[in-house]
Amino acid sequence: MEATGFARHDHGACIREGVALVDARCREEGWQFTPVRRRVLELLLEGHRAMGAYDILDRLREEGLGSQPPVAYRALDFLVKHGFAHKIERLNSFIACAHPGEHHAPAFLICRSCDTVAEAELDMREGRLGASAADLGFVIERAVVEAEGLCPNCRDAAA
Amino acid sequence: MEATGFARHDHGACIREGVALVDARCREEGWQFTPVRRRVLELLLEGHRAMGAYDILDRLREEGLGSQPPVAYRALDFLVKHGFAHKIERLNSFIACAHPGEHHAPAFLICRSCDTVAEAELDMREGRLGASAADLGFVIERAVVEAEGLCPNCRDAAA
DNA sequence: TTGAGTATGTGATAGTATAACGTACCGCAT
DNA sequence: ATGCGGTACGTTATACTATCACATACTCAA
Ligand SMILES: [Zn+2]
Ligand SMILES: [Zn+2]
Ligand SMILES: [Zn+2]
Ligand SMILES: [Zn+2]
Repeated sequence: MEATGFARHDHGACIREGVALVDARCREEGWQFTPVRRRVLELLLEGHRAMGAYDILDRLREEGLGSQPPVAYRALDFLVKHGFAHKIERLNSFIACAHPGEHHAPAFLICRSCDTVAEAELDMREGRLGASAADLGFVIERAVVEAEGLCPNCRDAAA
Repeated sequence: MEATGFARHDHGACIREGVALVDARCREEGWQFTPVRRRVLELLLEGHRAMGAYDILDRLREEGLGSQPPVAYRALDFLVKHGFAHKIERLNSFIACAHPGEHHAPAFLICRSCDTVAEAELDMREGRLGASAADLGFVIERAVVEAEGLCPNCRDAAA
C-alpha cells in the first residue's frame, strides 16, 4: 500500500500530479473541471488531512470564488461523485483521493494526534465483515471504513 | 454471527432482555440507569434500525421526559460511552448494541431498502486494512466500519 | 445535615447540509 | 442569428445535527 499520508514525499508534485490526473480524466469523460472545482481539489490536496466544507468555503470566499455553502458542497459533491475525493464520515469532512479515477473501495487511517489521513485499499469480500455478510446473505454495495489511532510518526514522537 | 437484525425473532423478548441486561450491568458498576436513559434505550431497541437524536427527542417530548436537545444527547452519550449503544456515523444516528456490556469492536450492515441495521463483530488485525496498518506502523485504536447494501429479505423481495 | 458529585431543565448558539429559485454560460439545432 | 436544453453558479433561506453555559435538583456518603 502507499504510505503517502505518513511518509515523507515531494508534496508539491503530489498536488500538481493530482490536479493534472483529474484534469485529464475530466477531459476524457467530458466532465467540466471548472475553476471552483479545481480550486477545491487543490485545497483538499494541500495537506493529507480532511477539511470541513466550511473551511473550504472560507478559502473560496477569501479568493472571491463563491461565498455560500452550496458553492462548496456542489464542488465537493462533484469530486466525491467521480471518485476524486472522499468524505470521511467520522469527521464530517473531505479529503482528496489518493488514486483518483480508479474504481476502488477506500479505507482510511486517521491519526488522532496529527490529523493526517492515509487512504488504503479495501477488499470487502475478505475478513470477518465479508464473512458475516456472506453468511447472512447481505449484499455489500459500499462500505465506510475509517480506523482511528496513532500514525508511526506520532507514535515515535510519543515514545 | 447473530442475524438478529434480519432474522425473524421474538422481538418483545429482545427488548426486555436488552433493558434487563443493561439494568444489571449498571447496578454492578454503580452507574445510574435513570428514567431518561432507560427510555432512550427502549426507544433504540424498538426496531433494529438507527434513530436520529431528534427522533428520540420528539418521543421524549411527547412523554414529558425532556424537550431540549441536550437531554437526548446526554442520554445517548451515556449509552454509547458504556457500550450499550453505538453511533452510526454514516447516518448521524444511533442504535442499541446487540451485545451490551461486552468489550467489542462493532461493524454494521445497513440495508438501504428497509433501513434495518445488523451488528457484526470485527477483528481489526485481519484483512487488508489490518495488513496496511501493520505495514505502515499505524496503531488502530478504534474503527468505524459501516457496510451499506441489501439485506436478504429486501434482496429476495426485489427478485 | 451538609457537601461533593452527578443528572436534569432550559435557552442560546455553533456546526453541517440542503431546498428553492434565479441567472449565466455553452454547445447545438433550427 | 435565434432559440433551446443542459449544466454550473449566485443567493437567500431553512433544515438538520450537536454543544455550551448556567441554573436547579437529586443521590449518596461522611
Ligand atoms: Zn480514493
Ligand atoms: Zn500522527
Ligand atoms: Zn429484536
Ligand atoms: Zn432490507
